Amino acid sequence: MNSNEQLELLTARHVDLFSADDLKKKLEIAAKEKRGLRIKYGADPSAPDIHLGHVVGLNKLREFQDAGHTVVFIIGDFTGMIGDPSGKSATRPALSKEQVLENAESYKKQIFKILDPEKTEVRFNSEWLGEMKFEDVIRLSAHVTVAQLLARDDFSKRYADNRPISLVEFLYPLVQAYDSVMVEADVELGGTDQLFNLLLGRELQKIYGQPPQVVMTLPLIEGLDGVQKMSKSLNNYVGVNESPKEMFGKLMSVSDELMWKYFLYVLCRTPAEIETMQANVASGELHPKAVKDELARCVVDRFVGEGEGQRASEEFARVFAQNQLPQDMLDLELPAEEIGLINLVVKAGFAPSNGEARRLIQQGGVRINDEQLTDIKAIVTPVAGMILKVGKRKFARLKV
RNA sequence: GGUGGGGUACCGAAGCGGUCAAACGGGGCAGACUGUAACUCUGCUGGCUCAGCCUUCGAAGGUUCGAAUCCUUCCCCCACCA
Repeated sequence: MNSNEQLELLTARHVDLFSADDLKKKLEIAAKEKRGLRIKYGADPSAPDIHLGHVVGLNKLREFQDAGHTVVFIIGDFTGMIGDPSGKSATRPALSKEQVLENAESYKKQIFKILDPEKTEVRFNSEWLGEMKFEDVIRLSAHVTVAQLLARDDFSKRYADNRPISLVEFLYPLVQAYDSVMVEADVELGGTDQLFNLLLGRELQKIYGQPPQVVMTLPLIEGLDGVQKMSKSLNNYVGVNESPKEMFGKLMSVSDELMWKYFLYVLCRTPAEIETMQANVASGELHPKAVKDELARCVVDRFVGEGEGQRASEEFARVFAQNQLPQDMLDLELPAEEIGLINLVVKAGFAPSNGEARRLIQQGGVRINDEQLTDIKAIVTPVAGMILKVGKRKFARLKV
């Protein structure tokens, strides 16, 4: 693959690129010197579940790897241990060393479902940040002005609204930029929300006498709700480590509109194929549900294993289309004595409190052997094989 | 250091002596409709031995027949001025 072809492949599906020229030059130099570029990608160690949102970036990294480049995957353990007091609803907790290491291990397992371990360098930023003296930090800060930092969208808004901005938050972009210096990144990838931080990396590298990294931003995909970006804290994600059943179910509940985006960025189909499908759906030839099923199968195949998608699809059809019982469900062992329905629902773990169980029953969400029970005072005599169903997707088989 | 504004349920936000387990919105859950879509509609959304009771409105005390609401002390947050 020559550098022009590479450029074309590598710059597909991005949002912003600073700049295409720089990238082209870097690719040419790399080709001439027969070495790969160093592609940096930073990860926050506080949420160790890789989900489809991350996959967008990981896929791009993989493309770089396939073109012969090296990925420098940075785990922000140093910053993770300090935490993030930011105004975001949930204050990011400071993690212990053990948690960080544990999360890092879990990260590795997941990212190598996509990345090539041979061409990946995993680094912890505590490696260099932990060494810094306060003096070094001050010297580093001297390179950036408050006005520069206030230029970041989210800061300027908050500043204008008189909402707090912690000094730590001010420092984080700088830290991230410094990481680029330390690993001598040629290219850094990130979500569109990272644009500012990534660009600061360029500035800082120049100051440190390095050629500035190329910055590429990738889209943030919406989570299952279709509105907010996919994230663990909003619990609207599809994780690559989830069970096929969950993965499949979550994907099937996504809106039709959103499914195309997932298709495109999870790389299940080429843009051309997607367009064809879209046209066929528009003309009524193709049912959107079939498309979604294909998407869900593809994702499960990719992250769980070949053939698993098909199995998940069949299982899904059995349970939800044909209204049959799932293959495997929770086995609930009970003594053979009468038990209140409320109690039963709680025992099965389908409601956190009796009050919640009561509500579920009153609202018609509870069935035994497919018979809706709405009497909160109902008493059940457990019989082996009896099926308790709560809501649409919670099943348990009783054992006595 | 000074001044002012705050801390209410998962989140945002009303309430400012009884009618407050606390309006409203978001989120979540359940139901109807469906393709477990989306949209829409309806209901629920502190706990319990549930027509009753118990514990909640930053914390601890106090006033009162009665407090999320008043007083005292304390803790925490924010802005502005310096």
